[in-house]
Amino acid sequence: MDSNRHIYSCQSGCPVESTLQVISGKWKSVILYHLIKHDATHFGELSRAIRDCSRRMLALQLKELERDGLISKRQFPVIPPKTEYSLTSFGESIEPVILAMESWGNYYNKVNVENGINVEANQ
Amino acid sequence: MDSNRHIYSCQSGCPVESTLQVISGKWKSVILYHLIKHDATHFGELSRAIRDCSRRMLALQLKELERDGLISKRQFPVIPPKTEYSLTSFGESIEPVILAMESWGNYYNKVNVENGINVEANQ
DNA sequence: CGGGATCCTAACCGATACTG
DNA sequence: CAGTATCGGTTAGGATCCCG
Repeated sequence: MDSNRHIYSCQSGCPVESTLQVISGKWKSVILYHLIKHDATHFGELSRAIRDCSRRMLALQLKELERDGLISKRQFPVIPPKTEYSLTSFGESIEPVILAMESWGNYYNKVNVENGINVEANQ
Repeated sequence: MDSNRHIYSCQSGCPVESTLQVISGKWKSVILYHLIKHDATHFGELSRAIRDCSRRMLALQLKELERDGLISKRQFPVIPPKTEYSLTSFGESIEPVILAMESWGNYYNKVNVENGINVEANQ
């Protein structure tokens, strides 16, 4: 296990810490977002959709999301191999959080654009 | 600048990445949560409320939240010194995200309790 | 009380190479 | 295509001390 070794002890059961325990991985919410929007369900698609996430990190985060029961994986024994990731019903329960993030992010981007700050890739 | 040096490039302006740019610091959403709930507004109160966050990290995250315009600080020139943190109106706009996290965290805790998993501090 | 400065280690995480 | 393994630099972040 490489990342997210239960950083949050959830003293007094703070609900926000509990949530972070599951989605605080660097790319997890972005992955969930793409799964929600069905922009991407295959490993390669996700990788292309989230350019700044290395394939290694993508694999790790997917594994942890699967371990935590938020997503499930289906493998097709074909050549070339194919894999399909999707939200479990438990994973779907977290949609409101991700959609709230989407919504605020759009607002934030708009504010930045109005202030002349470039929102696009800053490469 | 110590953490969160714009990790996310926001390629194609992915709104979730934009949000993460602001709240992905390890304790930021927890801090915001406590400020929203007014559990704590002083440095010491926040420190006591978020036990697992060191004072150093707390100071750092507060600074970044202030830099990003989500919170503001008022200093009272008294002995002993007193500081009051509060959400800016911009900071208030992110409440839905934090409250969604709270709500899902409560659900998640409940599920864990039902499965006999201890949610409380695992010190 | 509310922080800042330093030191230092564990961990994150990218690059590269390899496999079925 | 969909990953895993290993290496190694970078950084997050704790511990400690200090100061107004």
